[in-house]
Amino acid sequence: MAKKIKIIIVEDDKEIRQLAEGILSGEKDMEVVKTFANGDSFLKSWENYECTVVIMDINMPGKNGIECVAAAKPKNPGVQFLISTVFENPQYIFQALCSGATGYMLKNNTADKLISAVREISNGGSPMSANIARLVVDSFATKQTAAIHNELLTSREKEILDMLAQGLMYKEIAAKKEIGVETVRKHVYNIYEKLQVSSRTEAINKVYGKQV
Amino acid sequence: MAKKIKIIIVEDDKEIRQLAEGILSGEKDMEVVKTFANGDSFLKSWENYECTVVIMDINMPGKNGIECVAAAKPKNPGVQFLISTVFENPQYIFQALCSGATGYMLKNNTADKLISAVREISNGGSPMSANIARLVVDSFATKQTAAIHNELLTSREKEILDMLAQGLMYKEIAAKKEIGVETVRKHVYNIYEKLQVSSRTEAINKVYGKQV
DNA sequence: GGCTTCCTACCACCAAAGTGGTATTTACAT
DNA sequence: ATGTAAATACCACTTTGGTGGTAGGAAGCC
Repeated sequence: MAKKIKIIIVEDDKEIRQLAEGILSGEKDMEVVKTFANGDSFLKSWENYECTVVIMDINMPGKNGIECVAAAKPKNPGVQFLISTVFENPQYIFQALCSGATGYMLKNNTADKLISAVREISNGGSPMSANIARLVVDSFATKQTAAIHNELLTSREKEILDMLAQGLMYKEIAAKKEIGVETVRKHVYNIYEKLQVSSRTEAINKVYGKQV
Repeated sequence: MAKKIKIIIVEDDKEIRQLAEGILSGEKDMEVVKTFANGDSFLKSWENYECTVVIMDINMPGKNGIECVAAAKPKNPGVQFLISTVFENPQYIFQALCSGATGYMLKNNTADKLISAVREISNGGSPMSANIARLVVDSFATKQTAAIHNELLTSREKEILDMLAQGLMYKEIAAKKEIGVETVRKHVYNIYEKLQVSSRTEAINKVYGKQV
C-alpha cells in the first residue's frame, strides 16, 4: 500500500462526521484530508483538496448529496463517491448511481464495514449492502421482456432482433447470417407482427425496455 | 437457521461439479439436492427437485447457462440463480442479469467465497466480485452521454433526438413540435453528422448507450 | 455593420424499411 | 404419415428515411 487513500467527508451531522473521521484516520493506509458540513461548501472548495474518495451524505441542508455527486463527478471522474445514508430508498439509490456514485452504504454499519467499503471503492470495487446489490441487479431483469423474448419469438427471430437493435442494415444481417436479404425482411415482418409494432425503434423499445 | 438451503448445481466439468458439491454439502445449513452435467438435462427435470438456489455454469454443451436461466427463472421466480463462470466478460454479465440471475461469481474463488455467496444470495443479496459490481454500477452512470448530449447537440436537436429514440416518425415529430417535416429531416441530418452515424438506431445507441 | 449559429423551409434523388402475399424445405410432434 | 411450425426465398409495391444541396429570418457576438 504505497499511497494513502485520501478521503473527503461530507456530512452535516457533526457527531457522525467526527466519528467517521476518527474511524478512518485510525487506519494506516487512509487519511481524511478535509471534511465539509454541507454540500454547498463542498462544491465551492473541494477541488482544492487532493483526494481519491469522497464519502457523501444524502440529506443535507442546501444541495443534497446526489446533486453534489452529479456536479462534482464530471470535473474529476477519477474520484470515487461513496454514498453514506440512512435511506435504503430505491429512488435515491438509482439517482445516486446515475449521477456517478460508485458505492452506496447504509449508515447503521459497523466501523469495520465503513473501512472496508472505502478500501473496496478505492480498489475498483463498488461496495453496497446486500439489499442494495439485489435492488441494483433486479433492475436489469426485464420482466416481461424475458417473456416476450423467450416465448413469443423464435430463436432465429431473437437473433435478428438483436442485430436490428445494434443498428445493422438488412443486408448486413443477411451477410452475417448467410441468408438472403428477403429472408431477413420476412423475419423482421414476422417480428413486428408478433410484437405489434411497425418500426425497428418501436420493436427495440418494446423488447429491450426503454430507459430515460 | 431453520431450513436448509437446497442447492442444484449445473456444471459440465465433473471435477468442478463434485468439488462444489463437496464444499457445499459440508455446510450444516446447506444441501445439494441434485447436480446436472449440462443445461439440457437441467431444463428437462429441474422442476422435480425442490430448491432455493441454482448454481449455474455458463459455458456448457447444448444450452448455455444464460439460456437456462432465461428459460427457468420465469417458471419459478423464487429460485435464485447464481452464475459461476470463468468469464468476466461484460456481455455475459449483463445478459445473465437480464435473464434473471441474481448473482455472478468467478470460478477462481475460494471455498469460503462460494459458501458465503450461496448464503448471501439465499438471504436476499446479490453476490458479485468487486470488479463485476463496479461494471454493474458503472452501467448506470450516463458518462459521455451527458457530454455529447450537452455540448455537441443544440437543445432543439436534443429534443428531436429524444423523439427519434421514442420511435416517432418524422411527421409525428413535426406535428408535436409544430414545424415542417422538412425541418425535422434537416435536424436529423445535422444530428447524424455531428454524431457521425447514419441511422436512427446508431444515433440512439451512441447517445443513450447500448447494453447487451 | 458584418459575422456566425440556429431554426426554419423547400427540393430532388436514392436507399432502406415496411407490407402482404406465395412457396419450398426441413424438422419435429402427434 | 400427416400436420404444424420454422426458416428460407422471391415478388411487387408503398412509405419512410437518409443525402446534400440552397436559402431566409432571428439572435448574439466582435
